[in-house]
Amino acid sequence: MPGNKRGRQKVPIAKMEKDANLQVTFSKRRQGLFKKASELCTLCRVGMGVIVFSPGQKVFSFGNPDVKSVLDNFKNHNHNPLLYTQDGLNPTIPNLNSLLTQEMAILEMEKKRKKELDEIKNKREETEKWWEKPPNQLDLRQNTCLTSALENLKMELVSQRSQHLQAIDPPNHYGESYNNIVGGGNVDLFDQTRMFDGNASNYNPNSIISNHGPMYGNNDNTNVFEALGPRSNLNLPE
Amino acid sequence: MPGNKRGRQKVPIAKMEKDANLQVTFSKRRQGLFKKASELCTLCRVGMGVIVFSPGQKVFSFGNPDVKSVLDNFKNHNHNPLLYTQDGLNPTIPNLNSLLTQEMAILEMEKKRKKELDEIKNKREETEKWWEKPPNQLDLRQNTCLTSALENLKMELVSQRSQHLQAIDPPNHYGESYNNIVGGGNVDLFDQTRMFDGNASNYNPNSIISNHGPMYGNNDNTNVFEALGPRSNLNLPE
DNA sequence: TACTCTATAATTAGGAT
DNA sequence: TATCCTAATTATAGAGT
Repeated sequence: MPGNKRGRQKVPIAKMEKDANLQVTFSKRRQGLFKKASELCTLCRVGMGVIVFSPGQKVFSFGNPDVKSVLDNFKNHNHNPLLYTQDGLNPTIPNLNSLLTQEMAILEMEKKRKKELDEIKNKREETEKWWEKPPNQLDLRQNTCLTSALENLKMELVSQRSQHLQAIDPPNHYGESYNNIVGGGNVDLFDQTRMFDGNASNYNPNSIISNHGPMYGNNDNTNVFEALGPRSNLNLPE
Repeated sequence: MPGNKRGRQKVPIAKMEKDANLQVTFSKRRQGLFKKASELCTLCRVGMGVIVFSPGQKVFSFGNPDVKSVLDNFKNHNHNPLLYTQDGLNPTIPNLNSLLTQEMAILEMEKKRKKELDEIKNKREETEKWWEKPPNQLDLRQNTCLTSALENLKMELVSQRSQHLQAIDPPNHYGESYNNIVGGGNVDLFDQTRMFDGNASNYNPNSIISNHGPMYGNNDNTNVFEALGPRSNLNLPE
């Protein structure tokens, strides 16, 4: 045991010249690599596969959970030749057509994704709209605006009702019918499935339409709730 | 930049618990693994392939000369991929634990996916609810129900308005104010696969690639729209 | 070929940015 | 999220067994 203990020496990452050391180095580093791979699998619970051909053309492999399932998974994931060229060194354009198709597919998916995100964002924004608050949480201006909107809605409903009733009864039945309805005391009118349950994050604002058309417009597509949003042209008390 | 520089800490090789660091650790160690792989390739001139699935199910891979040829080679060498295991020499049954963990992860993701789809479905169903249609598309029964609901809502709003106005004016202003209002109202997924095709000597890490109370109740949480849904206990004309 | 030993090179956890 | 930074942990070259 000579006193010459040099310890680890720096080694240039280039092809090793001495074949004698090569085998040793390969063995050591292969072990190290597999250990690293194993640690990564354990720490992060990910699947992976490693395949190594030794200088002597033996095959060593590591797999979590096993090489086969990793390879199967890889095939499934690998729909996009754009990212995986044949030789990996000289990326070639496989086929312009399929390339474009793939790009389009990716774009399409990204659009979809963006749409989803926008919807989520809108959801959040809509939960903050004042007209969706309980009446006793509205200020005077908001109450006024909403009251007015509801009144207008009611007028349209009454008008529609009138048309319905005219079809089956003399016109003079209208008032009576209306009063019956209003006086009918249908107190608990609420459908629990579509409302706040106290947990704002569960609230689905899409159950309430919030596009705003002109209240008195003749647009047949006017949604019954379209008047409920704040109007910039309102002349209301502040 | 406190003097508190703890430096590297020892980390037990075990599943990281819901750690925000997991992603970081994965990224760092994945890079390290690929670098080691690259070095081994360079030093010993051997072919190898590494495929890693990230926690987010992305795919990262390294190949020398490229993944495809490694896989082809592997198939030729290996007519029964199942037999190649961790050390490539001693076929063992893949780790049951990690196998189960992966199955669980997949299950979890499928559950999530189902949830998302259900939400989308619900959204669609809700947009088809009749009370969101334009008034002229409602039938008599629906019109009646909605009219009643709106009337109730209006009453609550009026009540709230009354409280607002009492705070600033004599009570007799209520009617006037209300009339003014009514008259004045205008009123994917795409999995991004990354890959490092290794020209081993040139490893480049960047190349990888109300509750409801009754309508007139005093529940402070009553939402203004809570009365708009259909009720099964309504006694309305059919 | 695969160990051990040792000194040192290399990796990387945690923190800050 | 992806860096950079630091310090401590790990990996490993070289030599011997």
